[in-house]
Amino acid sequence: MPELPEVQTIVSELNRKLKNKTIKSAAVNEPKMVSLGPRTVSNRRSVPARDVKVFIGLLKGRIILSVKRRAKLLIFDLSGQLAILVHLKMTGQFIFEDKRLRLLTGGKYKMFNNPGAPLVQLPGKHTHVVLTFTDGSHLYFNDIRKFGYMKLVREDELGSVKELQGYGPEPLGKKFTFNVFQSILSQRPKGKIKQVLMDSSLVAGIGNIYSDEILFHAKIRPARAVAGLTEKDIKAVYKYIPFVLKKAIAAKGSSVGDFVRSDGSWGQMGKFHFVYGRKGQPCKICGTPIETVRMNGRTGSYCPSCQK
DNA sequence: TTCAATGTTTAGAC
DNA sequence: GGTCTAAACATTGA
Repeated sequence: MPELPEVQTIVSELNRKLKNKTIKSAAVNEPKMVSLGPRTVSNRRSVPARDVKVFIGLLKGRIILSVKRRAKLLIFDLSGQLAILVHLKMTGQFIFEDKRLRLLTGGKYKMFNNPGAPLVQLPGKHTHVVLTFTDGSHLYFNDIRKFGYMKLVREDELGSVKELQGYGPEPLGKKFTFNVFQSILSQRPKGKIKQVLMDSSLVAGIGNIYSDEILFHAKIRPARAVAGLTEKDIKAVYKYIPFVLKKAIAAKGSSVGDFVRSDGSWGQMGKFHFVYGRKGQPCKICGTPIETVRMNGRTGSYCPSCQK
């Protein structure tokens, strides 16, 4: 899954393809991947068949007005005061297909295609929801690990639905000023800087990859405690958050080669990684082998020479 | 066979 | 409440 830059890329692509399309029908192959209303997504094992029926029934005939993003959550704005919230988690993926092209976004590309390889039949083994539009095109929602979900809500529930609450500011938004960042950090003085950056209730949308990359640029090790950072350190982190995220969006994300256009082109950001996924490989700046540190079940990668 | 993987949530310990 | 850890969710692939 995608972090903020990948989700943003997916949102842009889907918006282009899906805007003003009318849903002719919806099919749900895995009931636990869909839910309704303000209820939480925990305990999704037993989604009543009735809910699935309602989900399908409500989608029929809706027009997709736009696709938006909050943190790593996608929001499909539909006609009839409805919206679909979609979280892709680690391996969620959308594939849009019409007569002319197939567009893959997110997830693990190996699931379906390598560039240049013949297209695989859809829906596939891991296709959980299919939207069919009146023009004959399709949107497939795939997820190998099934951590993701689609949740149909009324527009008036958007303000109260649990999934949209408790997010910190968007790191590319106007409200994310240096003062705001400082006060966020002051809430977690004992926290490790990488974990604070990845905490979506503090700053929205930064995950494992980009927290590593941001801290590399800022020359700060991931496990450093917030309280031990100087003002200069904090300024560097603040500076490189938008720097790294914007660069990744410009490269169309694809942190781990998970984005393929119909022509087989790839998101390019993976080429620009300095530390993520480069354990043991030489630092691109100084040649020192990249090391890792385990924190809360996540791996942080850093250069022991460049980062202090 | 064992481990780690782009994320989030929850439970338990101190 | 703060903070930290592990586990759960499920599958793949190295």
